[in-house]
Amino acid sequence: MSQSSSLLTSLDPARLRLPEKPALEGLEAKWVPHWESSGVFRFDRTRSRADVFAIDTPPPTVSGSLHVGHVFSYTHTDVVARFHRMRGKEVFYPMGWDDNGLPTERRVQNYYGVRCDPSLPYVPEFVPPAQPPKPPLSVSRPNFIELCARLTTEDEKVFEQLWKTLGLSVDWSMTYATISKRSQRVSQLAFLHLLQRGQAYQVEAPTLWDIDFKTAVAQAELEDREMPGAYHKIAFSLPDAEARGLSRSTVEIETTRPELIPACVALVAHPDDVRYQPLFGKHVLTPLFGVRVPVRAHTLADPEKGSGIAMICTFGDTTDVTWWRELSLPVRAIIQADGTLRDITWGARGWESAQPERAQQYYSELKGLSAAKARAKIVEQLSKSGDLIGEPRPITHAVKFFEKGDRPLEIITSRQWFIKTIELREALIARGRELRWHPEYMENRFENWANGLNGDWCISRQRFFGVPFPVWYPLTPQGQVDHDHPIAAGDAQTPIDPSTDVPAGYRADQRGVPGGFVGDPDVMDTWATSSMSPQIVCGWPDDPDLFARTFPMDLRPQAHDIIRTWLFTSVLRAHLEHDSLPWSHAAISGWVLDPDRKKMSKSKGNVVTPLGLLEEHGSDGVRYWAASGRPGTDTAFDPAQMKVGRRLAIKILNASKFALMSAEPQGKVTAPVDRAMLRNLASLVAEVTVAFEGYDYARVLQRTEAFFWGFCDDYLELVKGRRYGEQGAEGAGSANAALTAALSVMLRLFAPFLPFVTEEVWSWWRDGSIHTAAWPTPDELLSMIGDHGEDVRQTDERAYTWATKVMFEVRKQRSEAKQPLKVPITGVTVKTDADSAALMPIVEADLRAALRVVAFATTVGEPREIVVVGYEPPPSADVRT
RNA sequence: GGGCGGUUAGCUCAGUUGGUAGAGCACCGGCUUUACACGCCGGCUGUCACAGGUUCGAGUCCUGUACCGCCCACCA
Repeated sequence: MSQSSSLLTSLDPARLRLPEKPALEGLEAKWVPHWESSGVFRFDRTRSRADVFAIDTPPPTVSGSLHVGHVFSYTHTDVVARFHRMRGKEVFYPMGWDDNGLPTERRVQNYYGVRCDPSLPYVPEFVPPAQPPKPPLSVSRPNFIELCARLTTEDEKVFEQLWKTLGLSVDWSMTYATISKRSQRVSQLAFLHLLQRGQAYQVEAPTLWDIDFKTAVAQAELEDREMPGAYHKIAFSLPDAEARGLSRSTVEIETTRPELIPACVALVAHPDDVRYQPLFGKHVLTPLFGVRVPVRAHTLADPEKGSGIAMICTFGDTTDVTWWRELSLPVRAIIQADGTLRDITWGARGWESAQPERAQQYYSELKGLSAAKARAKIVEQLSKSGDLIGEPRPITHAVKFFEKGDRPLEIITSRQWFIKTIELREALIARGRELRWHPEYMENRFENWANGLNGDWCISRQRFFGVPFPVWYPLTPQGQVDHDHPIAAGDAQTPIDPSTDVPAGYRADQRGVPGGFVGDPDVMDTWATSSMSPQIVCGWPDDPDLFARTFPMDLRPQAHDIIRTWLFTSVLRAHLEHDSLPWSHAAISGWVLDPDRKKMSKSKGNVVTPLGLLEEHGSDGVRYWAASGRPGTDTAFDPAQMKVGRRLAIKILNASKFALMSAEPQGKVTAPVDRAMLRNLASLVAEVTVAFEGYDYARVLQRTEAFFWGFCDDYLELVKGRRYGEQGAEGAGSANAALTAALSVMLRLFAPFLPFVTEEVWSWWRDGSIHTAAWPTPDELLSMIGDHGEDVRQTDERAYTWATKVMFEVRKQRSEAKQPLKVPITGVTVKTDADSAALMPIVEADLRAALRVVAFATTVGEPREIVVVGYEPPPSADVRT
């Protein structure tokens, strides 16, 4: 006998333990420790790759608290994990914490009242102040990193507790952190490989820059925000010599950033624009500063926009960078790393001016100001000088921000590390198509993003709490940093911190001295490490045995907002390092929306704490709500659905108690309605298994739930009397066997969604965890029914359907007659067609018991009707037809 | 400007190859029924966004439009 069929039949009365009054309360506290100690979710690493289902779980950012959106999407993954586990897969399901990066730095700064000052020496045994001091205390980089590690460890404990209470079937012995030594090693090693293969490079170039965090950021981390601004119409003058033969002496441009006039290097118009064609090759003088700049032609200039001719500055936006590069223009940068205007000596090389003293005078009022303040000042100056034409015209326009930043991005020239991405565009798009997306349409976002890439991936960040670049640079005898000859760490050396570790061939006392070395001061973009999460969890490269059993993984679950970051970069890294996809499937979760149909904000999400929800509705209730959200679909935050889920769980407790409580022995399934019910259940199993394989867990839950309520409302009522022995031992035996089998199957169908209540019920009558029991198959049900011909199957089915129809009609009439159920019905007359009438003998006894009908009188004829004759006592008048 | 998704009952949503519109919640009425009052039975509720088209037949397929949401691009 197979394992699965034994799941149906072995009901040992001596083993049975039914509670008096089953309840959901306390199930989380009971089962979480039990699962932990019994190791049901522990990964068995002796299983082969074909037997493993490996999940690349998103490591939540440890910089605050988990919110209801996390509960939502992590439940989806857990449901899928549990399905595959029950199907016999060894599920590889580690959890990670993303404690690396800016959010953690910010939280640590606020929590302890500290700031990182990399110039300070490490203080051993450092103890942070009890209260955050003002102004903040400066600490060394190693001390700062210690504080980050300390706080994230605390947060991670709280996170883990919540996940356990939610019932995630994670193997907690495999938890990782993105800032751990192992993650750093993987990250650095992968970087070194890129460097060795020439796929990572360093260059000094204009870079997207956040002036508050004072770091470079990547294209993927940008977002647009609508900001008020204004068009300023500004006149550039043509020197007399240049104006000769022209009908004009000035050129008017429009700009939203007049403070960048000192950084202007050219004007540009479309080559076909007849208005400006005469000017191409000529020069103009910038207002106030009198710098001679060329007028150039470029197809990116839009004749429709503004006056049709634009000022190119170094650098106002990414278009400026394009123009600057393609037109080979000089650099005249004025914005510093902190966003203020730097000091400039007008008249010096590169800053030649027709009137240097005048330029210096104007500029002296601008230097040191932020861009916004400088803008106000220069508008004043332009207005006075007469170079501003008319009033500024207010507009609202989209401005690029770092997604975590507070002020608009600037573009600043700096030395940064890049990973070559652009040249891989087509290969990556092919990878995106190779990946199985759930839902499929999410693939568009990947392709869309790949097609929109306009530069390689900048991975260096001028921050502290992150994975350092494993490189040093030689210092020349003159003490200059020689960036062109980086000294890479050896593979075996990783993880290293170049600020404390010493490169091969050097001594520690050569750090920072001429002829010595310095460490690369930067850390990697957090995505540069997160994109290696499959390699981190699968043991690359130190545990080749584990790696062979888990990689490429099966599933990446994640939300759609990080397709362009986490998903894209993970595909990129696996492509570069392993020439493969990192996983075969991507399951994309939607967001949780508040009742206003907006994305549930963190503030709102934190008002409703996940733990509070779990306590109020039970973990199963909350999971029910989450699992009803289809893949990729945004779902409303809806406590009413959690209540429904809770009710379902309670119903399962009570129905299970009923199904198991009979003292009658089980027999063979011989009653037609029993067979019909089991066949219907077998069809359900077939249907939902296919749905689950396609990641449509919401359908599985919905269809299973619908079947279960029908089972309770109709089938249980129909067989109640029979299973108590009213029709003899054979009928009772059939009902009991069918009830037990159906319960076993339904519990297993519900188990991925409602792990607590199903485990509880399972424990009443069975050994072992339901979560490692086999996923049901149609065959295990069909084989216990036995093989009957098509005619019998149809008769069974029609008998069951007919019985439910009669129940419905009689219940309706009883309800309309307002008769209590305890009052017996004296008789029911049934007039119907010959086929249905022939079914009455099969189901009549069950119906009499279920409906409390003394007798049915069945005739063949028209009109078809089912009529309650009367009730007793007291007898009442006939009720309508 | 390009792309993707959505629009079905008061609300949240199903509706698998085209075949008489569904569920839950809410609401109304009834019922203590030895699994469950955290329950049970019953009832009410629709121009399937709009306009065309294909078809014997369209919520479902095609074309277009409107609105909502998201992604990307543009940013002088």
